[in-house]
Amino acid sequence: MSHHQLSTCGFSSALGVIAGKWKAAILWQIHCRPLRYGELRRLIPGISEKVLFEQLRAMESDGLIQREVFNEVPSRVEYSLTSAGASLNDAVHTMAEWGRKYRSEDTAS
Amino acid sequence: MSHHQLSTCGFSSALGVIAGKWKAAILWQIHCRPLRYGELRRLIPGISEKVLFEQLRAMESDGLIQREVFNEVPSRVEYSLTSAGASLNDAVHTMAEWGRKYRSEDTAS
DNA sequence: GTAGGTACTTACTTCGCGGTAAGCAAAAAG
DNA sequence: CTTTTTGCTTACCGCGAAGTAAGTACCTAC
Repeated sequence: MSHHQLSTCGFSSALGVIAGKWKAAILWQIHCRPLRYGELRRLIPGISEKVLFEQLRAMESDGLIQREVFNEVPSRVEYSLTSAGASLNDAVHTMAEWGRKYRSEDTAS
Repeated sequence: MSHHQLSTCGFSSALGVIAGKWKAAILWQIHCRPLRYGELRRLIPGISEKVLFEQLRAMESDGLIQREVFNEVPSRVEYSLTSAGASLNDAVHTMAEWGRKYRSEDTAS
């Protein structure tokens, strides 16, 4: 029973930081290269500024991404992945592969 | 841009069938051996009968688990994993490992 | 009869995530 | 001055997932 709970607990931890509607998309976009707030908005159609802002802050405090401010003329902010974030992106990929294998065929949503 | 969206889409499909608060726990319990409704209730403390019932039906219609009714004296129903469910359980495991590595240390929730 | 076990099933409420919309502050362009 | 761009930030609302509680049906044990 001991490692049964541990396993689901680890997954719950992972879910807690990635389960949002847009977090995986954000993680995926940033994994390619560091991105600015406005770039993310344009790369992820449909996300609102509020939600993007909220998720970025949540992911930052969860240690998935880094926020770096550059003192430049128009204010410039870049978001990049931490090692934890990059590692989570790989795990997300494993789940995504499952989705492609078992869902895209029988469920065309 | 094309395979960017595909990747998150596959993950969204996976999330759709596993993102519930209790589904991973149910999947994990069943992956050990076929379980009955009452066994699941006792193995997953805190889950309500309504939610267990709802999640089981959802996971069944999503093709993760099989429901088998035995015509016995006290009515007997067993839930077991399908191949898709077993495969998803593996993917969940990968995420759970991430959770253990990067979360259980720095965040003791 | 009552109590208990199996396996649901329904009604109602609550709470948080996400959506909509608007405001804010600084700088540059016109 | 107004407008636009960048990067947030806040207020408010709605819906759906989950929680609470109770009911149903069938059988067994006492």
